[in-house]
Amino acid sequence: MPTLSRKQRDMLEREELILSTAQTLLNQHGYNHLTMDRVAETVEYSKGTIYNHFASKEDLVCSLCCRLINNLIDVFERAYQYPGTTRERYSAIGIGYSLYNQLHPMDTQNIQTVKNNAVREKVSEDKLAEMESLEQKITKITRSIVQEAIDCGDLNKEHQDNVDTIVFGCWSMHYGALLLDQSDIPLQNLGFSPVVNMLWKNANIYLDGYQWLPLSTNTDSDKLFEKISSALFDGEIDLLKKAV
Amino acid sequence: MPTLSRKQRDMLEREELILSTAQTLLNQHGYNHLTMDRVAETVEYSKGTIYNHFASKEDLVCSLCCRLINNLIDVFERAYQYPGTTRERYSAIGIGYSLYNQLHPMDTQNIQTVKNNAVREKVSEDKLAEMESLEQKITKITRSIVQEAIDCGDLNKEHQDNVDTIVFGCWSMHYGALLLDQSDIPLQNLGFSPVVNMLWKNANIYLDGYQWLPLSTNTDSDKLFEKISSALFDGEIDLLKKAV
DNA sequence: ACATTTTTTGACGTTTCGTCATATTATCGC
DNA sequence: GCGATAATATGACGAAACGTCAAAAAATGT
Repeated sequence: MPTLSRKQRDMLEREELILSTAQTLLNQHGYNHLTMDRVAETVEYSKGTIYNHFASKEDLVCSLCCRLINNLIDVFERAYQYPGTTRERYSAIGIGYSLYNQLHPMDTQNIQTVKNNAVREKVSEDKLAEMESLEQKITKITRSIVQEAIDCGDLNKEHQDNVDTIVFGCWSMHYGALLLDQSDIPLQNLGFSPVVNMLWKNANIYLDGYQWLPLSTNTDSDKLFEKISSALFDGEIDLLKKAV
Repeated sequence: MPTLSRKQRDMLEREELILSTAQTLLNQHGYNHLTMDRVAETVEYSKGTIYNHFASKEDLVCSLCCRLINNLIDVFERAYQYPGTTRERYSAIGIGYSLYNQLHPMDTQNIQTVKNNAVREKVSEDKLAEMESLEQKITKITRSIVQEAIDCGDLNKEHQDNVDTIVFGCWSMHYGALLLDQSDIPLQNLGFSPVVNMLWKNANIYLDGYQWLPLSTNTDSDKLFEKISSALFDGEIDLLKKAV
């Protein structure tokens, strides 16, 4: 016996329909051309009904963002489960993030859009709280790998006070790199070679700096990238190859 | 004898008036409440005249962004001139960037806004080209310090192929960190301590990873932060203290 | 079968962008 | 100085999009 009435189930189903429709429109035409009228027309409900589900256009987009963060949480959890060293598992998170970003560039733009204050301003308190709690979930996964590294000696105990700093360091480096990659800035014109490779190299250098064992200088890091991505993200890699 | 006619000078003067007015309005009320009508009203010209100077609202905001990048170039050039080791000079850039960000948080939000594709879409080709050329100027400054480090032996010659990667690494780390700091994400709730400190620490670890001499492990890096910021950015520091 | 509550609808008011015909001002030859 | 012509400024206007709300439709209960 379901805990939700038929009505509530219908409601959820329609919410899902609206969300996936909005996602499609957003991916196809971008934020500017995503209009509530168009969403309403496409799902064949009136605008008023859409507004019964989402307080504003920004709220709708933020909801998409929450779905997206849930996808990322899946990726992060898979990386967490990887049967390797703590360093490999932490790296797996970065790889997963990079791959997800390449596979769903529009999702990353979407996040960027919602992080922007002009948009954020119009999102309801509830949605913001929902997103924050999802982000906390992600932080928790990454932090616990760092903690395990300290506990098992892969990372020196002296870094116990730096757990947050390490997590933040990797987060900001990845976030910044992939945002730059996504933001139409012609990085090649500025002289940069493909971003994911540089990011992988830099992330390794950074973790080497914290002396997180085993060091990338003692490892074939190109091979490790291959190994991790095929072990965890085979599906994603296939999709990527098809896209090219 | 001026190379510009009186008319052209008037034009430039008014453009400056529009820009500084728009900047004020933007800082006071945010992107959503910056309207072309309000700008026109405030500068006491008609909207049509504003549109003679800027092709769209986005173009206007992008122009503000260009002014802002010019400010950053000033900061970067001051750091470039710092009479210290290459490592110190490179660090000085990061410090200057952090300080500028703290002193002008709205400017950073502004950049973030313009980097967003939904906004970027509506900026004229010319303005985008202008911004790109300014960004190239910044890249050039940072890259040349890295190159000097290699030339003088502070950075091993084996990194000659990684100059871009190093520049990109620092850029993305700083960009990501300061964006996260600015984007209303409650970092404290997520467990993070103040951002600039973590960023300084992470940037040092990262550069240590590249074995850029002198290593931060052989230096009192807190003292170095003090030293550089008071030598180069005394004015900014004063303003910051006053703001608190 | 009818009354009442819930949900849906889309026309409407509002805001803001960007345009363009018209008005105003400046320039220039005489 | 003056009239003709070119350059510039103006703000009323049309269009697009958001979000609302009174009225219509559907669902529920008696």
